Amino acid sequence: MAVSQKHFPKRDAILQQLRQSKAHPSAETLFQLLKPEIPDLSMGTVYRNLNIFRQQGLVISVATVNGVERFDGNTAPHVHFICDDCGAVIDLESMEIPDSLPRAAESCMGGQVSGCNLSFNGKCKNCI
Amino acid sequence: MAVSQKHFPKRDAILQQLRQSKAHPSAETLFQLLKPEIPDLSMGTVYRNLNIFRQQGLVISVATVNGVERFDGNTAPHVHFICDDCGAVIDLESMEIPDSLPRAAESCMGGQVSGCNLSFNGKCKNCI
DNA sequence: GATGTAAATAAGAATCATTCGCATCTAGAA
DNA sequence: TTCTAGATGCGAATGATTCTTATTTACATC
Repeated sequence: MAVSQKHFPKRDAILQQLRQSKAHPSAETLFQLLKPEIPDLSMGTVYRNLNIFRQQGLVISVATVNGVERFDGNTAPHVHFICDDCGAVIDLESMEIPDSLPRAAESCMGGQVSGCNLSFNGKCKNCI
Repeated sequence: MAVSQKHFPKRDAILQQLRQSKAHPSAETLFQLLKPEIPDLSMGTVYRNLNIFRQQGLVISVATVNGVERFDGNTAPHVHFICDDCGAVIDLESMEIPDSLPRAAESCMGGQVSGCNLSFNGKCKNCI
């Protein structure tokens, strides 16, 4: 029940929209997607709640593409491809991140590793 | 000769400073580092030349930390650690990125992979 | 049902990084 | 010398994100 309560309808809608989306939307994109459903939604609410989600570990920041931060509701470590042309952020679902990597990193730099980000960039199928 | 010519003294200084630095500086940090040496340097020149370097593949953008882009003069693929507390960006020099990864990614999404970014985040030694 | 409190929100102002526009300067070619 | 292309400084413009403030909402207590 921690995630969804009746009386944060906007907060819940933002998280739900983010989880539904495969496109790793920006704050602005989320806002546009939700606007029809929630006409009185404001950008401040989107940003504020994204920061809350990030803090709670419900959401990760995947990348910032052309100066715009992109979010992902799938917090399991997974691999991304970012198209330099069109800015698409795509999951590479069939690629795995070996569990050994974070542990190796930790022993390498002597701190606490809490997250791992593996991404490729180049041109996507549509932009070649 | 492509890289260093006598008469782009500021451009050359920016690239040299970036290559010397292990700290993955931001545009602002580069500006501050170079200011004593080049009192009439301007931020516009730093940004302009960083974009030129990036276009020429002389420099990569490692990450954006707290909304600020961080650069690296080492364009060979290598692994980074980003401290969530202090924002430090650290090379994990002893970790390797297997050559197989970019090729696997390419065959996975059917585009052209030109770059690869593997980074970890968490707390660095000093911030634990 | 009335009231208090704490958190959520909308709206817009403010901030900060980055880019742009333009006038000036400089190196080298003609 | 004169001309041209490109580099630069400066300040304004832009755009993403955060902050401020007044308002609203949900719930607890009376």
